[in-house]
Amino acid sequence: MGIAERKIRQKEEVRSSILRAAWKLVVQDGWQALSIRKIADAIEYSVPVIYDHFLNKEAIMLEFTKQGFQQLNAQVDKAIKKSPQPEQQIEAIAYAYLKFAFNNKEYYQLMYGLGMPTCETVRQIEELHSFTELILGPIRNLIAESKNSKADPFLKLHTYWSMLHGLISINMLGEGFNKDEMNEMILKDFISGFISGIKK
Amino acid sequence: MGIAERKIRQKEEVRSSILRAAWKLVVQDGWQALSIRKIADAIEYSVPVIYDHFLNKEAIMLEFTKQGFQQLNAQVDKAIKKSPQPEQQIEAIAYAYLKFAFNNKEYYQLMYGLGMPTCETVRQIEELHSFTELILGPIRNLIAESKNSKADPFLKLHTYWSMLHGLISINMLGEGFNKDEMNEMILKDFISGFISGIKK
DNA sequence: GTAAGTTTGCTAACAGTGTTAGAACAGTTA
DNA sequence: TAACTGTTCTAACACTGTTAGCAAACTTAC
Repeated sequence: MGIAERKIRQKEEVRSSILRAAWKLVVQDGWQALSIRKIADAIEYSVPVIYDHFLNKEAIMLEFTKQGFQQLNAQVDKAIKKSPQPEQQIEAIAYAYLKFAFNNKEYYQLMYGLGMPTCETVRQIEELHSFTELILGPIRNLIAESKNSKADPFLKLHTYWSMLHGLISINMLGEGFNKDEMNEMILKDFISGFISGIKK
Repeated sequence: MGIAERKIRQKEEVRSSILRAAWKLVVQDGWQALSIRKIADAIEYSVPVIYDHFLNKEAIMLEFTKQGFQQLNAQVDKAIKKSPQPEQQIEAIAYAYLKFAFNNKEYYQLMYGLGMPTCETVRQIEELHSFTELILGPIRNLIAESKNSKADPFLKLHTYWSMLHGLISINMLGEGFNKDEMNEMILKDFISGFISGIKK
């Protein structure tokens, strides 16, 4: 008898409607604003029904995190398959990765736990300005010293900052590993590449 | 009459005791666990008193964000002053920046809005594994092709990943700027540097 | 020294959050 | 029809940020 099957189908329907409703809310108002009650309202069920399908709110988010990585993987994979040469593959991956991040901000923020202070907040911190000025100094000087003096200091600042922040963020993500020497090496790599990129 | 002065002093004392208590709670249990009521308990005042000193919870966090950038700036400044050569300055800044981030995790997380999924969460995502494997492929191949084949693929992966994630994070921080061409250039810089670093 | 005014701090509430116990109802089976 | 199983709800608990309104204490003026 198909009763059991129908029940499973119905349950599956509710489950996916939860995810659909949650995603809609996230796209509308961001992760911070997502709540179980809002999801329940949207799917026209009472709150405890959601807990029949997911252990807790975190489990719902975890589901999306996995979805995000699956999509990212698919796009990176596609990029790799466009060429057999590793050099071109690496370039293509980078573009695919960036494209994914900017086209799927919600996913990317969840995947990497980016809480994202608002523009408002950022603008209130004048120390951030002095920070960028601080680092711009040496960069400007290095550019002035070099023959290839057409480099843009502001661009170089962003490159430098991205390097450092990326290294730290990725590290904090999977903390527990013993990576001190590795960080040291990566940093050396970064810096020497950065400096020689300016000196040319 | 010193009455007004005493009152100002007392008010200042309460204000700084709020910040002290808040910081203690953050170090103990992380940003997520910080609450106005816990602060009120710790300073042995009722909740509304806190709102006499700060507009809201965000204002307290903003205070710490500023503190964080002030400390970072101070340490970067110190690093710069150790040498007059831009090259060495840039290197010293990088080390100072990293040192600050790892020695002041709480500050850094707040400053860059890092929500930080727990290790637990990260380990549950097997897609992350396949993601790293995906990218390791081309990197391994490029290393194999190159003469300088003693490069560590895992290290190179981390370098690559940090580059990309850093670029994205810094971008998402101050969104609103029109930086598409800049990102393009930074990325080109990164990739060419990365590849030639492996090919050597 | 008493009366008026100001400041300070409190209780108690509002509106929201995640989560769960327990009752009520429906659908299925014997 | 009666018993059982599973689904779904109401209502609560323990939190969260935030604020209105009252009461007590302290300061000032008469």
